[in-house]
Amino acid sequence: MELTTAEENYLKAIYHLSEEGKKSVSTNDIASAIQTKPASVSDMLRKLGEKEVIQYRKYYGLQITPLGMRLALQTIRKHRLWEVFLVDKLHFAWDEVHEVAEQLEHIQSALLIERLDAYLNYPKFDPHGDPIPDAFGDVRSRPRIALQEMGIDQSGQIVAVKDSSPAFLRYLDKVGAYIGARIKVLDKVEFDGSVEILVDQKKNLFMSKEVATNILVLTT
Amino acid sequence: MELTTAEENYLKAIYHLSEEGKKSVSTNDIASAIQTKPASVSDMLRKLGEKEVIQYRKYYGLQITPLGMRLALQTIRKHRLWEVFLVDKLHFAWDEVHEVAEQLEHIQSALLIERLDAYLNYPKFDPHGDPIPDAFGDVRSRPRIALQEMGIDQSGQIVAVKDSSPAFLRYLDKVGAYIGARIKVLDKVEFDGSVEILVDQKKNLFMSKEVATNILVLTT
DNA sequence: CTTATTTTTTAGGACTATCTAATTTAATTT
DNA sequence: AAATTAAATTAGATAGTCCTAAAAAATAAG
Repeated sequence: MELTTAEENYLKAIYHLSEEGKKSVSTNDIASAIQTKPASVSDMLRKLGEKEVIQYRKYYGLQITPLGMRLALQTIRKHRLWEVFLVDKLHFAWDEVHEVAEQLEHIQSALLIERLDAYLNYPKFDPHGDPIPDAFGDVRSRPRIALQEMGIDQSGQIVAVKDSSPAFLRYLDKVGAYIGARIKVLDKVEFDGSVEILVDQKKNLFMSKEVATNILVLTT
Repeated sequence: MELTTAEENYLKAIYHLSEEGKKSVSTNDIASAIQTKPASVSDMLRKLGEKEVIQYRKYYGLQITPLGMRLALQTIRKHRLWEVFLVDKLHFAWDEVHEVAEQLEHIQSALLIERLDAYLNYPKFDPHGDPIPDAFGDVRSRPRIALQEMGIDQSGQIVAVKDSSPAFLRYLDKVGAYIGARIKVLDKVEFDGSVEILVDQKKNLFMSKEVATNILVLTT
């Protein structure tokens, strides 16, 4: 079963939205995710339903089928492998790769992806720290540790907080350490347990031990 | 000015046909070159004429414009660079690359091609021995003659093939007549046009006229 | 030099993917 | 519960690419 480029893009968007939002994915969400109009999405959902990559009941909602999941992960695998190639081999900056990888992910050749994977040494994560599904669509999820427990020079992505009090979240928002931020530990102070981190490769930030203990990081 | 994937394919075919055939390129030639119907070609020629990449007068003929030439060479440059990548880095056999390169050549990113070129060490020829145009569309072509046209005792180096079908490339691979091989013509049979050659100073090889016509040699 | 054949183009249809505008269904408010 | 608002879908167009069948133009043959 083959999907067109457009169908792959819709399916990928649906997969990402269901991973994040947890609850059901709306037509409008998809439309804004892939920069199109809700009418176009409705059209496509009907088609994806017919191809049985999603289960779709109009006005109600949708759900990815196991087949759709497999295909979405295949595309995501290709996208992330190409990102590794662009950054590791062609020395792209990590914020320059997305657009090109969006095109490369649609190249159809199983052999190409196998060889690319081998050439890159079977990477497990892309340059943004996101996991690369294997050829069977299995994704290895990583253990998350407190920022406080990271070592100097270790990098990762903020994925959750232990303390979700408004005061704490307001603080995080203020200093720019939002969920999803890429961070790197620059220094740790033994005396008080405070840490100095680099956020999104541009902003230096000091954090007390109390704060660092409440931030969960996905290490890369 | 941007071309669609289909437009790029037509333009590339037109370029190749005008290089080879010398005389004017016919609608039917294009149709069989890209496996489509003459009616579709007529449609596309009108469009390419409007975009001014060819000069087109119906029932009369066509000619590539300087703009069309530049764009065709850009696509060919991309195709051949990707072929080098697939063979040199991903260890594809030289008869496995064409189909994938056909897809990769349409990826749009000037930066990508610059970086790829540098990564591959600015190659001047692709794995089939065909010259890679530079970023400005300049091609350094070497004077080449068909093996069939060489005289007895003449020596040279195989640099390219006219027919790059997988079947032909596999045959060459099997008999050891790869791109770069040094050869010498030992004998020619008038009757059927077949030739006997010495490959790399050690292996004797008989070739039919059909094969010898499709092998291009840089004579020394 | 007229007829037959081949080549090329046009006409009209199908399919994909998109849009705007109108309609239908669901959700929210009062 | 009815009215209002929001979300989703359908209807109808457009653009790109391809097709088959028919018509037109150019070429070849007698």
